Amino acid sequence: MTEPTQRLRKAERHERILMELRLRSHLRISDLARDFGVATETIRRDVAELEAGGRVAKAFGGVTPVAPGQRPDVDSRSRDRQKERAEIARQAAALVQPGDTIMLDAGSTAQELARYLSLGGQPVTVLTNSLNVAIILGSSEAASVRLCPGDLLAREAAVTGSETVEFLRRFHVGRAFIGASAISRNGITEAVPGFAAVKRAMMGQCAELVVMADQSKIGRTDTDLVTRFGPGLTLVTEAALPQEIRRALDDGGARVL
Amino acid sequence: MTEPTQRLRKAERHERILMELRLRSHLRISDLARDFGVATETIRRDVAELEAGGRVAKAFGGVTPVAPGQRPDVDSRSRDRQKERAEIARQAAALVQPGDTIMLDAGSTAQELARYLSLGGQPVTVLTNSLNVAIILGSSEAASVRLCPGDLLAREAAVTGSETVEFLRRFHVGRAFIGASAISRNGITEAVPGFAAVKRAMMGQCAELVVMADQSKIGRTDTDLVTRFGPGLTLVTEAALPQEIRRALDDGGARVL
DNA sequence: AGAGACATGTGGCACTTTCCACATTTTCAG
DNA sequence: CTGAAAATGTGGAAAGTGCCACATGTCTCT
Repeated sequence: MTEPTQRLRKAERHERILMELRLRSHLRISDLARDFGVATETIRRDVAELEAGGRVAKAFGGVTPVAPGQRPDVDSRSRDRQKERAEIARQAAALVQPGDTIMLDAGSTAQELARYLSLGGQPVTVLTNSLNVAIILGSSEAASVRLCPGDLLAREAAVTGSETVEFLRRFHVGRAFIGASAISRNGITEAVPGFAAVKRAMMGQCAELVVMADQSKIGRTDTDLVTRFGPGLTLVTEAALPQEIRRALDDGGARVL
Repeated sequence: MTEPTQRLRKAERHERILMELRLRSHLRISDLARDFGVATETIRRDVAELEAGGRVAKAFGGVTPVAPGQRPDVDSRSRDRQKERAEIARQAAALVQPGDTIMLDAGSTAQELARYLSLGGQPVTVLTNSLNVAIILGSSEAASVRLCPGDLLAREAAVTGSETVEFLRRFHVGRAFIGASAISRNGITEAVPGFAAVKRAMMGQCAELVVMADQSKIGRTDTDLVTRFGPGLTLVTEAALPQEIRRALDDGGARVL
């Protein structure tokens, strides 16, 4: 066994660091070393590993989260994607009118949109199942956030399950914004168990479903089908679409930005 | 006019720092100085002012956003309290049996309890209205978390409102653990608007209400009454209680740890 | 039990940051 | 225009941090 045999100590420290980071946004290496009763070099090495995995960011003298409430996409490409996501989120944000009530699901693109709305001081009411979206929008004075109930999916910092779906059904909004984990000519599909049901629930309670997807999501298919293309669906993307997907969208009466 | 006439430069820097912090979670003072074309001392002073206003937190070499749900306890005693809270949380955690389902409200002591349960790998199901508690317990494999719906109170990183209360009423648990913001002979009172209702709701749905309070909460009274002392109430505290509160507890049939 | 891989501690040096006192510049009221 | 207050810059000592090489410790597999 090369890897599965975990040294408890180390993994435990890593977990704790990540955990504390959710609450404190900056941990000092010297403090961590004191708390854990280890040398600063050890913590420094921990941080270096976590950083290599894209899970935290180093700061002089300490550690901080990659970005306030941002998912670690792990691989280095996430940086390029960051720009694309930002652009998509910018376009999606333009669809939001002051005073609107919207639904927003979980995912990095949704968080990016939340960030735009928050920075823009947009007065909106947001229904979401994402803790990160909630926290991001919470920093805006103008936004009010209503959080869905449900079972916590820690990896995604979001809630899912029947409670979430049932809750969403009690509302109706003009637009729902969701991220997609995969888009093919068959429609929108989702990889995270439970998310498809939430996305479908949001779709069912809005006049227009805005799907945000960057290039990396296009042409792929995941396990759970969210929806096929149809009227009332708007796809926001930054990339040119392959012929067959483009046609599938047109045939279904969907809109593309 | 002594104050209203702001030097643009300064206010502008402050704004930009706050703005950037929403995206980056850590800004280095030396970088900011270079970007703004000012001396590091100037930025240092900016940061000091922002920190005094509770708008950011200093880090060695930089600035980070203040974590949501973190009261501006500001004064140095909060660190000592940390130890007391940990001790209280440890005692409260001892009440939790493997497999239990509990309710847990929002607040620093509740977070501390969550941390204990998480680190202990305790297999529990937790119902909570606190995002931080959810996130902390989310890092534990053994715990499962059910989050309440409701309106987000960003400062506390928690949800409140009728939706939260209504949701809680659908469950029943053996023990509910809540923090108290003030305890006097009149009972438990709460300062944060909306929290009292949530605490009451939790109280109504459990066999035993466990109230956690450190010394600083004792002898104070806040605006909203949560409950008077009665049977089925257990107070966990690290400090000796004043005579009159002690008697009020005994008279009501409450237990003290 | 022993070799070896991995984790952690130690010490030193270069570099960065902090803090403070004081000089200098900018701004504003009268 | 001028003086005072506020804002900013400067310089240097003390402290904190990063990084490197190497020593020590710890666990695993054979």
